Amino acid sequence: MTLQPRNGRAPSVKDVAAAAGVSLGTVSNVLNRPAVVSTATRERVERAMADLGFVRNESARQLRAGTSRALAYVMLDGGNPFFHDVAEGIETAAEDADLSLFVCNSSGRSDREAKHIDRLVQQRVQGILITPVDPDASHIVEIGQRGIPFVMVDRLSRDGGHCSVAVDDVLGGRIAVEHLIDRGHRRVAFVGGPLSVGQVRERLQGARAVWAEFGMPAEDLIHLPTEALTVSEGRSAGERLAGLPTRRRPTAAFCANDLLALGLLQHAVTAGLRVPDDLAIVGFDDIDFAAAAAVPLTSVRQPRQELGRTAARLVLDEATNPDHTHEQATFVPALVARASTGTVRR
Amino acid sequence: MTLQPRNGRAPSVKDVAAAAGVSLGTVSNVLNRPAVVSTATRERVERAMADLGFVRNESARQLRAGTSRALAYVMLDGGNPFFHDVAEGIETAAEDADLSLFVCNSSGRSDREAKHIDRLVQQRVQGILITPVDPDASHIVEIGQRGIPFVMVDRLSRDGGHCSVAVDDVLGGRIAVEHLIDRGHRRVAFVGGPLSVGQVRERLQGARAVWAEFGMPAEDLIHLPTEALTVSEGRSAGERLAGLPTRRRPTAAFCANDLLALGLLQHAVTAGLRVPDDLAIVGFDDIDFAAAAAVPLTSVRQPRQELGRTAARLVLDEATNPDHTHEQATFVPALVARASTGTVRR
DNA sequence: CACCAACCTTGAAACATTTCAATCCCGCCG
DNA sequence: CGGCGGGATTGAAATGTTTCAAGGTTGGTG
Repeated sequence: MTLQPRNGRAPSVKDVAAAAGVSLGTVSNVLNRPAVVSTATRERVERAMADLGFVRNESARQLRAGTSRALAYVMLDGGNPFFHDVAEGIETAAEDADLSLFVCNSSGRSDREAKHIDRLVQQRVQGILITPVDPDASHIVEIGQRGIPFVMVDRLSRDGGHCSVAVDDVLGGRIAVEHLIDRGHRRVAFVGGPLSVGQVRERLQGARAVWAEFGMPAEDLIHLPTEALTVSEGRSAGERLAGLPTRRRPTAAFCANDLLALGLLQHAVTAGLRVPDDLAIVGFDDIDFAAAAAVPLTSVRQPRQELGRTAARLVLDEATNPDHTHEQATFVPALVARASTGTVRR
Repeated sequence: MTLQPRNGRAPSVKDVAAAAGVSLGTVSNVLNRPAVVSTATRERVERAMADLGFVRNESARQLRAGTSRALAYVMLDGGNPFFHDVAEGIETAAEDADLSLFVCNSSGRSDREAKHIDRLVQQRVQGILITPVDPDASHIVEIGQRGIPFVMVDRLSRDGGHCSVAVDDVLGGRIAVEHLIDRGHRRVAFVGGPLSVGQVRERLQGARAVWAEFGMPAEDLIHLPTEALTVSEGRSAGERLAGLPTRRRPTAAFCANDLLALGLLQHAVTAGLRVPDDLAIVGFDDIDFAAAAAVPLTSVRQPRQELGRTAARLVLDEATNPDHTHEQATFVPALVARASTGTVRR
């Protein structure tokens, strides 16, 4: 196929109509209701489109239609493979509905998030999925007020004012720490922060709850705060952990996510600690890199892709179903035991 | 700010004009040339916009303007953090130019890639950045023919028909293998595939070239092919490597990217091999997870963010500068030596 | 041969915004 | 007091697509 070199403007339906010797309406019919056009005409129009290199102008289509053919996902941290996997799940669902997916990354910055949302609203996307920096920020609340279909991902709605999809983070914290208690650990660190992040708060809450239920002294569950959920913060937590006096030093660490856990693992290995013998480690999310670590990481699995697919389903329901009611989809996290907590402590 | 509940349609400039008691044109002026409007009127209009919760309809703006305010990047593998870092770099440049960035992921599938491109052309994005599955595919070539500003990322143009940005992969292969030779290795595996991927081909080519230059027998540089550049393929390559007869077994492996290297590392550790003593490993890309591996990975660094920033600069130049000439920006890769190749072999 | 139905095609209106030439209004100068 | 200049505002046109009622053509039937 040889395309005409563009003399200036991209060809429009009007140009195609002229080239094929039919009216605008017919060209549009070929595009949108091919069955209604006679074969001969259709072929003539199609050839004209091919010759001219015609491409639908989506803005004009959208302007007329009043709505775009796109969903958007604003993720919290593009550097964390967890969110990529969620996005994958959303994308499969979007593909099935023949919608595009715009993926944005707030990098944990509220201002960037607001800017992205602004643009998305201007684009009139059909719905917005978001893992927010702060679910109560005004730019988040306004999405709902605007009547734009909207689902919160990896975070539950407090007031049911919108759909949300997440795993039970409290439960996740419970099973992680229960697993460590099972393995014989009696002094455990919780590595994670800042506590302004809801997920961190709830995972810690679950950890503390189960710790208390087993009758362990609260001071033996040590919180090592971090400033972010990153590998390098994990490493630095490792340093602080190594600096603790031996009597207080935990034999195991539960990290608020896998990136922290990987950082901690790296520090431990560098410092000559054996994992899991000297230090057992549990992560959260079960990203692929967790299983791929040199000492494969025990982690609390979230159904990442399914989280995404479900979120997309909900937002599409809100967009198309007049009887839509908001739904909080909660998934149950599962512990995936691997070598990093391998042995039972005597 | 209390938004009016949406009775149906989103408010348009017309509604704002009515509410503020001015004409359409004035509202538009407030939006686009605030200086030209008197303060009193401007404030009246701005209040009306706030009261109504008016948001510009980007489709209409774009239709009139003839062009969108967006760039797009179609990446090859969203699961590989390397591409995320490149996207970060592009995004910073896009932000500076006050453009949105659409990030798409072809997941290595040509059909998906074609579909994404199709949508992007329909959206009339200002430019397309792409790390293609196959640079010669027809849907890639057509982008240029259409006159859409277009830059190839992480892959050089053969014929100079468009801009491109990449590191010198042949050189990358050379320095990786030279490093291993330096460290005393005399039997080395190249892990990577498929060879249809240009990056793999060129890294292997560089490896072979330097191997020959050092006068090493060709059969001592063993190619272990993989079906993809993933962690699990790296693991499986590790199995095949372990299965080689001792006399032929390499003492070091150069992997076509870090994901393979991480997989190989994991297998090695599981199999009880010491890294680097029993097996030294070099990766490629220097993603953050390479440094974060339990045995930090020696890797060939690409300036990931800068690759992205440069690509964005080039595409913007093509979009705005009438005297634009295509440019092949080549960066020099650098070896980052870490523990995975730590010791000199006796 | 006339008429009808079925099937195709047409043309105009509508979508929300931007642009720009034209108009309006005001105060100031002669 | 008339005219002028200049800043502020207006209104109409234009962007490309879709929709839909209305019109046109064809072939077949009575």
